[in-house]
Amino acid sequence: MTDNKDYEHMAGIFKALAHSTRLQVLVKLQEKEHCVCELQEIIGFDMSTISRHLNVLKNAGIIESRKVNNQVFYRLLCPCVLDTLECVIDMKTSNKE
Amino acid sequence: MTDNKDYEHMAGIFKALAHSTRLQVLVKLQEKEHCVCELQEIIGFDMSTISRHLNVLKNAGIIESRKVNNQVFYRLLCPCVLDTLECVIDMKTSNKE
DNA sequence: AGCCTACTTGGTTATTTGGCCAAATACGAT
DNA sequence: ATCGTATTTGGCCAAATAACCAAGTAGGCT
Repeated sequence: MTDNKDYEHMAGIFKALAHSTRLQVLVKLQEKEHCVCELQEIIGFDMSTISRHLNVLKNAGIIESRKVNNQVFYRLLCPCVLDTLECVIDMKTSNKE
Repeated sequence: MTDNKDYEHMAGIFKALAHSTRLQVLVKLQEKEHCVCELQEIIGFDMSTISRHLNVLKNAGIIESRKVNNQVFYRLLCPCVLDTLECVIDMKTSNKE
């Protein structure tokens, strides 16, 4: 819990969470797995952009992908991420503006 | 839970958490409040750097400051941030490498 | 007033991030 | 083999981040 490498690792996960588009993706994936083009339609940036965001989440170990024909479906690995979101929301309502 | 502004706000908080030095600061503040120079000694960057990190955490609503003479003490506002850390650590041990 | 300590802020620089478009890749169907 | 759809990757660019040093501010103390 105190090695500098641990801090780097934890920071890396928070970094992955630190973008509104990626949070939107995670909320979507909470419901069920989605392929890239579905997420792209919902969220609306270029597909390459969505793909890169998904890759960031995957590298952080937060989501996983499986290929079905020529589509790639992503699913949430750790529901705990969403508890984190709850925590953040509580933080907001209890302490701010 | 779905307004784009909400996502931005949540992402902002994660952004504040997304740096190893700031995580180190938070762990220190968990124990008790600290002034800038104490944190600087423990962590070891330039004091101006530490001060800026503290400001990021403060702007995100995660910590608070109070002035005592010519020192500024920072303290943790939301212990829930540390639950978040726990969550991240669990994520690490259960799903990765 | 002048000095010291604690802290913050301005300026500079190097690196990272996130967007787009275009090109490459993967795979099924014709 | 070629075509079409889905996805990833490379290149480019603008903006944000994080570090440093130096200069500014704030509050005792002599």
